[in-house]
Amino acid sequence: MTHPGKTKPYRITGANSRTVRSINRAVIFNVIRERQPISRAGIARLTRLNKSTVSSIVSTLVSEDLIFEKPVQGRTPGRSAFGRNPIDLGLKKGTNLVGAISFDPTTTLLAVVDIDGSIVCSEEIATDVRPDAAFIARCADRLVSLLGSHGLPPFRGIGVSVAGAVDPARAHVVLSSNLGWEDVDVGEIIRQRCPEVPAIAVENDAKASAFAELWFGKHDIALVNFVFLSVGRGIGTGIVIDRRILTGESNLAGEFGHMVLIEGGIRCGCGNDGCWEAYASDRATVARFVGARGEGGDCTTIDDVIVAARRGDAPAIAALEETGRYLGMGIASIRKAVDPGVIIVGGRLCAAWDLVAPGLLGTLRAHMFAGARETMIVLPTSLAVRPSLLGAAAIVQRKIFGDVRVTV
Amino acid sequence: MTHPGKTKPYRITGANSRTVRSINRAVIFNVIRERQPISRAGIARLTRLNKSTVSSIVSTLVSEDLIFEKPVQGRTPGRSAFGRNPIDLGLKKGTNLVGAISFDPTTTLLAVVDIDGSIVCSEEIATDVRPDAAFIARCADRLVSLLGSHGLPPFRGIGVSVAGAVDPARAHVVLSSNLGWEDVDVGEIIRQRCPEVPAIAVENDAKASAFAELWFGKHDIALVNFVFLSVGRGIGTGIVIDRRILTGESNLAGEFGHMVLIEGGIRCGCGNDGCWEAYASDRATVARFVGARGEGGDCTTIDDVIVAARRGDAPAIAALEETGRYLGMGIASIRKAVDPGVIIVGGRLCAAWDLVAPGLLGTLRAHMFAGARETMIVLPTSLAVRPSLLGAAAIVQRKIFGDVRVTV
DNA sequence: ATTTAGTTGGTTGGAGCGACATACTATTGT
DNA sequence: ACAATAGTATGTCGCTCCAACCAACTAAAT
Repeated sequence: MTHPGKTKPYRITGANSRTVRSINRAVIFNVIRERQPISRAGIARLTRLNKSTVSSIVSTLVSEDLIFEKPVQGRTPGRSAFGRNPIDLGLKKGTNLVGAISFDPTTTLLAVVDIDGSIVCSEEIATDVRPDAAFIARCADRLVSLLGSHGLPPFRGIGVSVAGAVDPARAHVVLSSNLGWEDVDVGEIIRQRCPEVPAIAVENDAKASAFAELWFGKHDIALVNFVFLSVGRGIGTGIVIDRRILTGESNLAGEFGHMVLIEGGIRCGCGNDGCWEAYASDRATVARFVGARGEGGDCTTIDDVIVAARRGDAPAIAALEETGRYLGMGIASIRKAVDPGVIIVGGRLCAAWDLVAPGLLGTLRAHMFAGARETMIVLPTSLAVRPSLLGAAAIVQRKIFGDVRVTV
Repeated sequence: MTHPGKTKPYRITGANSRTVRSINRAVIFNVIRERQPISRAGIARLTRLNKSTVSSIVSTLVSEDLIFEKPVQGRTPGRSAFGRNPIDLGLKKGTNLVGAISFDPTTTLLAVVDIDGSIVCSEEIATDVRPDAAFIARCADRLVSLLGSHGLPPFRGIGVSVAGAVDPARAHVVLSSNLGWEDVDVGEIIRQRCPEVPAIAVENDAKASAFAELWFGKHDIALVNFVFLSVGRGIGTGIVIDRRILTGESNLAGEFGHMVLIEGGIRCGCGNDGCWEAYASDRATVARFVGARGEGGDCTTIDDVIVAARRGDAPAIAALEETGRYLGMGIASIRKAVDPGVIIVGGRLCAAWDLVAPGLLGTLRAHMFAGARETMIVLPTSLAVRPSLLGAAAIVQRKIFGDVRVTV
């Protein structure tokens, strides 16, 4: 593990005028996504790009059917009383659909997703991963038939999210202990099933969710450096730095769930002891609830615990509060590690945010530096559906609509 | 801590032809730094930039006295036997000097550093931070007089590194518990003392060290994603992602030293319990050694422990081995967090690397994922002098010779 | 020794692209 | 009429890229 071995080859790339174009195109597209409706003039003000540059790029985006124009009629409060009315720009819906698949040990979600992250139609099927290739192919088929039954235009791409280690470059699931997958060529299976779909992307669920939050989330704060914390059967995190997902050298960045929280603690499914997710995942919460309550009852999911807590069941409330405290402990470590401005928590647990948050924030505060000026905002997800489903859509959209990578 | 509060304002910036030039300039300058001597043709092959582009940028670098040309005379093994001889390019020494200051609780190092990271001359003074401003000013004066006494050209800039929370944008030390500083305007003090120096940069010691390793380190592997682990009185880490330092939202990324290693464990100087640095810092090692050996002896520094270990003293060896194991535990968390390709360890402890490494690597292996494909390389620093001193030089060089920042 | 071919390094001039500044038209309200 | 704002058209500038060219060197043939 020490001397021998190599790091990933480092591809040095210079920039040229096409680089500039793709950067500015991405900047403008992002601004439209986040601030729509917005006029050309508004974009120019915001980005400090020249009006003519904005016009030029906007016209290509319009010709590519990515955005639409809508002249403003009346006067809106924010604007001056004088002058020509702007032409508002917004994402053009209906013509650029992607398919999204979110695999999960119990239910797999399929959806047709529009360019703004809105769900056109969706389907939920019970996960049945034996054999894996057949199930993946079946999901692809259902997705395509979903298009047909609603009379929709063909997919621009299909995105997939899975809990576990994923290699996005190869659209390949390296290891998903949740699903029992090892070295499954998800991308290839879908490509064979849907040869007419031009783009396929696969990503880890938490990383994809983080990206969905960045693109489709509704927040009144700017998301630039943040961490998406996905609490479910396990705990996954997606780290976003300067609006880019942190992949790490082996695509394993953000495996905070298997960070040791308590040395020599509870045995985790990964084989080690004391992992964070052995204390704060939904399974841990359920186990704590069942343990405290003694046997009896048929509580098996986090939803059951939340329902019980809402009924006023003391052990259920205690279990959730305890989970909050464990979450706070782990989040404290995340803050020390990457100092994000925001932590966004996703998962069914968010339905009991009022019960979880106090313990979480209290523990977090207790783990602050003594004279700390740290500020960090902790929020539940703003996404209405399962974040990893929207994440699957977002990562393939990024692939289609222009990803920019600049190496210095 | 939840809803109220704001994240840092996000400055959207487009790109233009100057952006392209600065990117390519940085790419070429980096290639020369890392691969010197190298010819124009070699750079073009490596970067895939056009020969004429390379020529153009190289000529500006030459005219700015940053690099020099030296025609190759004989035939070198690697090259073909035919063809015109190349003109080798390399960093031009002697004309672009920077001053570097590395503050430390016991000894502060001052140095005149050349463009390639070589130390022209240096001085070591006992740290005496009461009052802080006077000491900083004295350091600046000594640095300048160092120039004069050696008949050297004026500084292009002065860089400073300090353990603690630093705001590089304001060249401001927010909090350094080691030195007992709080809100010290280091940059301003030096600027007033040396008004003729055009650039001043201040950075956290571990982050600066990481940067020094990136620019001046000699490794046979490519450093792109790595973490510099600075073990001293405390533990600091500098995270580098895609060759950029990860600063975090409040410049506090990489505070792994205050990550909780053992819940409810040893009290740390930061006020919390069980921090990693309470177990693996030099102070912790010394304390463990003194505790195991009983009183008597005057061991107060890590050097004493290492000397004792070299004499064959069993408690000293045990203390160092134990430190290695604790280091491994923390490094395991770093890997889970950001998945770096390489971890580089700096500090006096490296002198006992043979004693520390086995426990470190063993613990690290024990904390791997079960079916893991993770590869991570752990190495002691390749820098001959205190990394944070070279880091101070590197960060101000980055400021002078062109930092590129592209926001998408 | 001289010539010629072959190979590689580096430079030059022009084409093309893209952002930018400026001047222009269009549209609105007073 | 005038002021203010939105959007477009045109010319300039900076940069990379391409292709041709010059420069320097080796090897082999004459």
